[in-house]
Amino acid sequence: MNQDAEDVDGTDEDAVQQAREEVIQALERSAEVYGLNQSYGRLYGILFFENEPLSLDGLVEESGYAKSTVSTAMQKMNRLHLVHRRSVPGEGKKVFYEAETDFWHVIQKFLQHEVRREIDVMTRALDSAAERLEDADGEQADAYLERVESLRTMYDRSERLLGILTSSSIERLTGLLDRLQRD
Amino acid sequence: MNQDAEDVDGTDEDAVQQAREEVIQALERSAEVYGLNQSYGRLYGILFFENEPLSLDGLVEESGYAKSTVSTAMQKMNRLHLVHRRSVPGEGKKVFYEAETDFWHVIQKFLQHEVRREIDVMTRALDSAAERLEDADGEQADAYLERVESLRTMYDRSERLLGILTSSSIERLTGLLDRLQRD
DNA sequence: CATCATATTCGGTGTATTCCGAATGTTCTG
DNA sequence: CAGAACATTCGGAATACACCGAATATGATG
Repeated sequence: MNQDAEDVDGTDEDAVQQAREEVIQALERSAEVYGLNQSYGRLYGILFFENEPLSLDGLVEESGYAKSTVSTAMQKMNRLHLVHRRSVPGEGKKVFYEAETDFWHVIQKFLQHEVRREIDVMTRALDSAAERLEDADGEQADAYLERVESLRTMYDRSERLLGILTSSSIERLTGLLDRLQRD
Repeated sequence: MNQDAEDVDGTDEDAVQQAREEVIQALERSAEVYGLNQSYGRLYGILFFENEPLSLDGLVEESGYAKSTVSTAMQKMNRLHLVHRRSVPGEGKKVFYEAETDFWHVIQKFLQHEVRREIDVMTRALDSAAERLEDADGEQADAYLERVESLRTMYDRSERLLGILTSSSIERLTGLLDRLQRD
């Protein structure tokens, strides 16, 4: 195929955008695996391929979603630490977003916020339930107490594990786990 | 407070059921944290406090949900390895369920099915995109390729980590991580 | 402090999900 | 193989959610 420079550029441009779209679609699917909306995957993907922070209007333009949709989606992704808000000097109050590319960091934040809270709530419930059951008599009470305590033990372990996971870099962890595997 | 045996029994029974209900409600909340429906938390909780496998009708009776609701919920929880189906000898084809109490096992199964598939799909997309981008020219193509490769690197690391996590018992992992922390 | 640019929130609409009761399958048993 | 005892699937109603466009709030700037 002989094509002049102009034609080649056009073809390449298509291929480049197709490659980008392919990855973005995979990200849409991944988002759903982890219980997030498809649209989050796309918005994240758009940011991922951008080399500078992108404004809300930029995201609206590239995604085709309404501004209100993008605004709320970015708020939620920001809470999940999947994206960061940045202010750009000289651009007034305009907000810019960039993608967090370190997924381990995202997971750590999820662990130390959502999971931590879940563990706290459950732990309080288990303590309270155990107290009631200790005061009560009967085999039912004993049987329930045993279960509650075993769950309590499990949550205690989880809590310790959580502490370790949220305070170690991924390099340290993978290094350690590699050693583990070789044992 | 002087109460005779009858009264004390009644009060204890109340307290015992209240303790159980308290934990079940915490489980309902936990289910929602991890993107599952409240009803799953309750059904799981009912099983958790049962000392023998419980039939579908038993779950219907204890939960108050319709049988169809319980049936589909249990199928889904079974897929997630949160509960197990058991057949009880002499009970014909009746299905019985019991709760899986080892949460690490549940997580491992999730990793080796859902996450593994997610990684595979993404990896294929990244390979295909990289191929297209290598064939193309221009700074856009170069910039995109760099991002695609970095994501690819991240997924490669995740894949190795996944292999380690899905093949180690929680005891081994916590033991190792405890050592890590002391370093 | 008024105006402009921008982000957020609100109310409505269409779509997906949850749950129900009824209908249908499926498997064991006489 | 007929019927009983189940589980599963189906269709529909109520509810929750995503998305939109319009209205409102917030912050920057002259």
